[in-house]
Amino acid sequence: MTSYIDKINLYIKSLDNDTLIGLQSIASIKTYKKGELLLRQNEVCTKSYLIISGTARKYYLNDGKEITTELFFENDLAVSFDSYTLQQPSREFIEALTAISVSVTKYQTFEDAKKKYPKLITLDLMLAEYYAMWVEKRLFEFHTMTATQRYLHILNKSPHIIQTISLTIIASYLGVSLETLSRIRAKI
Amino acid sequence: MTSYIDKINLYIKSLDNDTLIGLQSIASIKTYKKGELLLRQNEVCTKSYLIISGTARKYYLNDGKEITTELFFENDLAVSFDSYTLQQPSREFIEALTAISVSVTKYQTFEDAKKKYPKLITLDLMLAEYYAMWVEKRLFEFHTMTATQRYLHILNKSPHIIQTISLTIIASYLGVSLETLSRIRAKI
DNA sequence: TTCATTATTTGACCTAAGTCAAATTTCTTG
DNA sequence: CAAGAAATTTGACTTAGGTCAAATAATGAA
Repeated sequence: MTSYIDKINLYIKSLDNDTLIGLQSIASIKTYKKGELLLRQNEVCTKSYLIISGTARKYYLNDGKEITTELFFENDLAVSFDSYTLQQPSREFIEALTAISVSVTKYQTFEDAKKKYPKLITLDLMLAEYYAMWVEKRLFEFHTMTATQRYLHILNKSPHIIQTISLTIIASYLGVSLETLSRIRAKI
Repeated sequence: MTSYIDKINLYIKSLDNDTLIGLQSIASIKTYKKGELLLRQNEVCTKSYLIISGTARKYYLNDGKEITTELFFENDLAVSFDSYTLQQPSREFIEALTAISVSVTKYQTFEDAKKKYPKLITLDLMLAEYYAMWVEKRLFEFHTMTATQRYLHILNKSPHIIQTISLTIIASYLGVSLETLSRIRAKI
């Protein structure tokens, strides 16, 4: 499934110049400071953010507790998927975890660009497919692995997460309490 | 989000005759008996199945136990998403829970049709978006609701599930043991 | 109908992970 | 550097839900 990213990148590279320039022309660079919110709960996610540098996360509040649903690193595309797709209020926040630089594209501008450059529809399709598979995998991992296994899995597959991100956030991303994560780490 | 199905149906209705006929011409009707498998683990999901009548489910085995990941009713599109998208072996099975009638379309034939009728790419995109949002919602429910809440939720939103499907399958769909589901029901 | 098979419920006990509270450790910032 | 704040760990206890086993109930084929 990781190789699907390669396929997407290949597809982007294969685009004609016209489409590529069209795609670039609708994006603009922005920076956010650590702690800044790119999207707030109840706001409509009207923009997508391609992370150029730094890290960010997506989270929501469940009776006062933050549940991190996704972590974003270089080259990741940060959006609240359903809010973006339906252009309806988001239940999620998007927050810069470090100072970040992003390439911002407005929803409506991208929709218009798809009409002008139909090859972008296929790109959009590939991105949606990738996200669907990613969420499916996450659900699968929650069903089949214990908290310890999920931690070890992340430690293996994405050591950069453990190194750069606070345990509070990692715990909420793993779906365990901070204390449980601490005990898992002590045990290993 | 349910309304997204309406949006998809509206889009289908808005298609030009040529595209519509193209779409129909690549599908064929098939029937399966109760208990028959439309897809087995380790097979590549090379077909999509639009349920015309009857019910089906998608599941995988986790150390000997069946975990139901999706239930299919009339008008649902049954595929193992990642296997279909990547054309790689599936970890999931698709099984007819009753006698069913389905409209079958081959992956490759649909891919070819997308080239000939580009509006089908947008349809494919909408279906992928819908599935991504559906999985996201499911993950969200697992994180924020107790087993009892999930049961009540299904009872509310999809009473037909409770009426037609065995508790063993419902339990595995809710992510609880059969015994726990039985106790939840006794309590209510 | 009846017997057997399958589905569901109930009981007793166990376990992973949560909660609340307090103790440490690690960062920050004046 | 020191003091306060934030992050992490540790302890004691609780709980939702799991497991294994046995008891009922429901279904279906002869």
